[in-house]
Amino acid sequence: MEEKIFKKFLKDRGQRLTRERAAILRKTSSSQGHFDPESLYLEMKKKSLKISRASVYRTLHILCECGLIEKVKKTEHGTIYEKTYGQGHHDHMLCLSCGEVIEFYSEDLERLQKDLCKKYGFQWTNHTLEIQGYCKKCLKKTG
Amino acid sequence: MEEKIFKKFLKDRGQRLTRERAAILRKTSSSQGHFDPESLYLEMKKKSLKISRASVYRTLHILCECGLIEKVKKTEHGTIYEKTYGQGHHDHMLCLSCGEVIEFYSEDLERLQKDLCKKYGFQWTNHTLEIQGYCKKCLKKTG
DNA sequence: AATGATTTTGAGAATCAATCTCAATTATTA
DNA sequence: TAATAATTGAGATTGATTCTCAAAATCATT
Repeated sequence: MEEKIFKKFLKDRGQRLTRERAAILRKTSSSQGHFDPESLYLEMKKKSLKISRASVYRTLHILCECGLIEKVKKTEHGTIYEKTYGQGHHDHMLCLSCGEVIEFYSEDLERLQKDLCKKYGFQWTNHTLEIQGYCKKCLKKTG
Repeated sequence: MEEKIFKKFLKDRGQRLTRERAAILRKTSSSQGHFDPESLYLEMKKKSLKISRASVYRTLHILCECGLIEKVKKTEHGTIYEKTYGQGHHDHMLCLSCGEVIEFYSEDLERLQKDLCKKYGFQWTNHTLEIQGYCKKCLKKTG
């Protein structure tokens, strides 16, 4: 399904769905959660799919424009992406130590935001909430 | 006032309030809105305050730990900071039509987030919430 | 004020993610 | 199949940030 969308998107711009692009799309589609370009590149290499860093970066860029994935955030460890196709809305906690991203969703939080918008006469379309701090694992490590 | 806070913070860690650090603090304190390390460095140079990039970066790092400034966001063009001393915490609504930024604060929202962190074993340090949509004025215009 | 210990600075090197270059390769079209 | 156009990969480049380390500044003690 994603492949069909991607192919159409490319075609409309006179671009081609190559072996490499398809491979990257497959990888991102099958990913649960988040990924970054470098890890994705290394994983593909390990599975002896031959691909270059340049192609990974280039293709992720296109997938963003296409709307199948999204930049979540730029960190010291690189840019974090997530697939958006078929994913419900959620917010993020970001660990400042290891860069791990925790997804969460709270109905209360959503409702509260909508109430606040009403109060300000603001028509909500969407939002991004990111809580920064330290994850369980890192807290255990450093005490 | 900020200088007193900074000095105490440094002293408690066996560090010194040097000429360079004081100059950077003065610059960040007097800034309205946002700034980035490179611009700050260049501005100081233009005013013939001699300072190195290394010191700018190092000092901004310390000022963050001290809580006088905060990283707002990493972009392709570098990290954006803002001073936080004397600025209450707030979140933003961003109008997609006219670009207006509405600042707001909700105690309930803050509490709810802290509760969520507890639930995930996540140690909260801070957060950024941006609600995107359309402001009152723009809604009136376009109906 | 001199001594010695400690911290800080700056210039440039190093790092690291991301982008760019361009010749070779691959896919598409006529 | 030839001509045309898009894509790839290896490595060079960029740009922000961090690191190195000798020289300079600061502090505490006499």
